[in-house]
Amino acid sequence: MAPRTNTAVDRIACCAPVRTDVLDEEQAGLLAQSFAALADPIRLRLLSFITSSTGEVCACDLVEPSGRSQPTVSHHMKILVDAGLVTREKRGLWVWYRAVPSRLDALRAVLG
Amino acid sequence: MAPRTNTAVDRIACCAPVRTDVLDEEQAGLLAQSFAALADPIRLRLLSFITSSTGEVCACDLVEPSGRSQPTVSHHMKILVDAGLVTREKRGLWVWYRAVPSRLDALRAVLG
DNA sequence: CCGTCACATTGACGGTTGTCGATGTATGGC
DNA sequence: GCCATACATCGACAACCGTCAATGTGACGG
Repeated sequence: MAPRTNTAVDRIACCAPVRTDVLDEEQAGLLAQSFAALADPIRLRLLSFITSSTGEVCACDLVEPSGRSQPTVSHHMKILVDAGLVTREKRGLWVWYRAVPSRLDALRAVLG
Repeated sequence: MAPRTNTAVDRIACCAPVRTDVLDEEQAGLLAQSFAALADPIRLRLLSFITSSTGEVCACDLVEPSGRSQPTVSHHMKILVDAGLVTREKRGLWVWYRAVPSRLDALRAVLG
């Protein structure tokens, strides 16, 4: 039931499409997944916490300032890591996180 | 039950916080809402469709290439408008959308 | 008016997400 | 070996999200 197909007449009546090309579905899916990782206030704060540090941050210093439980923080960090925005490194008992600037750059590029 | 408070001893044992400051909860909430608007492949394609056009795009030209129903597209466009990423203007029977570069700039700024 | 067109809103549905308590896993000290 | 610590995973729950068919709204044109 497409109400309007793109006949020449219709286009004159309404719009001039001008489609220089657009994100394909695959790109859009990947990018959407990355943006979804940023679509939560807690994750934004966790990431900001890491990017505003010098280099790396220990997981043990993320729980208390985030105001969430340890499993919840672990869950959110996994989402950031899976999105490629952050790396995870275990050293001894502790886990250290680092931002991945190249991935943040990639997202910035899409917005401009 | 915070397992580790930030005593000096603990910090030596584990981490060196270095908290130059971080997003507050209010900022994080607003930004998260904006990123959430980008966290869907269809909305990314709709936005890309608008930004890659010259100026404005008619709603009637968004339904068919998105592959979704008219109500679904209307729903997604409302989310983009509510997030401030796009403006909506009704002229006669048709609705025209425009990107809001300043908002996109603001999001870019957070990522870098 | 009355019909038609472009778009918005509603209602309902299955699927996903954020959250926490409980439990599992791996590391290091004794 | 055994225990404590740091973090991950599981299970369950409510809340939210994307989707479409059906219906509503408001703007023309005759």
